[in-house]
Amino acid sequence: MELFLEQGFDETAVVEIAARAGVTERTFFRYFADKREALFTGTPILAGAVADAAAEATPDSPPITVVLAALKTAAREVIEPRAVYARRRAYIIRTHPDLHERELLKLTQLADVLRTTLQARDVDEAAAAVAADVGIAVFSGAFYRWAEAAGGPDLPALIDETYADLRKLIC
Amino acid sequence: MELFLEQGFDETAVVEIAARAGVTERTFFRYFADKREALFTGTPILAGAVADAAAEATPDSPPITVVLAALKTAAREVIEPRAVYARRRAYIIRTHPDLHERELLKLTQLADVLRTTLQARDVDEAAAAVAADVGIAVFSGAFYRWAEAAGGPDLPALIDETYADLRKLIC
DNA sequence: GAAGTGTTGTCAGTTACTGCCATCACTGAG
DNA sequence: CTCAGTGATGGCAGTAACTGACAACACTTC
Repeated sequence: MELFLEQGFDETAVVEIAARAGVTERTFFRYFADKREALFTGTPILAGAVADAAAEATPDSPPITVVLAALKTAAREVIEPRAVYARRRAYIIRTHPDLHERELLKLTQLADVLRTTLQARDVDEAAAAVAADVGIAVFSGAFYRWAEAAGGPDLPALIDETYADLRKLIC
Repeated sequence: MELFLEQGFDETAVVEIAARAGVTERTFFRYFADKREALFTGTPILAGAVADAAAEATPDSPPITVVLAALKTAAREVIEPRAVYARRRAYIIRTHPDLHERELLKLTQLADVLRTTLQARDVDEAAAAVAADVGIAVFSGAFYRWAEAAGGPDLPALIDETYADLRKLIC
């Protein structure tokens, strides 16, 4: 992240990153599948938090409630505590199409985690898929607004707002 | 597409594609920004159809209606007529993470087109963003089901079904 | 017929990424 | 204490994606 912020993503070679970390290029690729992946080490942590929170939700709550609650919990526990880091990272990602692309993939993987968790809670497949997708759409919209405006509402609040917008639009 | 189907995406070098097209590798890269992009030449056509259909919708219809109608029109006009091609292409994309990634990017660009079109129709920014995102989520879910099951319902019908699922879940 | 314009080929170069093997620190069994 | 095994790293050679610069050529336009 230091190097990406200093000189941009394209302008920093993997050799440089490795050098600053005091290792070889070869070693870099043992830790990260590709150059972009270095910015996404936190994804499994977020996904884990989301899955845990969803699994522990009270039985029989509607799927969309489970999903949104899980995302808000994860936002509070893993994103907000690292707010500065998260915003810097979001800035880098937003300014480079390749990274944006990778983030989209990570978001769908997060949706997959949610879908699987819901199915384990006996939600039927179609409903689980829709709830997971809508949840992620709301989350990513909210996260975008949160990352833009430091000092504004916190992430869980923005998730609620975004979902309220959605309901207003559809119901 | 021929080569990708015959030997897989990773196993076909750009030189091979160029050779089969009777052209040089350098020329390939003058037409496509990268290797993956060769599978997405249709995107601007789809985006154009969606934008046109959305722009021509009757004034004052609710944004989500505009979005879904535009997507159904585009589906009928540009996807269904090339159903065989579309399903082959979807198969290739679905089986390779890098291509899946690129497709996600194209879908968000489609959402951007919709958002912009809605804003040009005086829909406010937040509503336009949510409507576009929901529309694309519904569309991509429906398209996935459509691509899987040849001989099933047509794409516009699946879009309606998927949206109905969503309403059932949220309202 | 000349000058301009657009497309292609050629070539050299960079960089992301991979496979293979050697080295070395660390650990646990004897 | 020693030695075999294990895991992390470095070194190296190789492939393939992508880029920039220039030359060649066809095609239009005046």
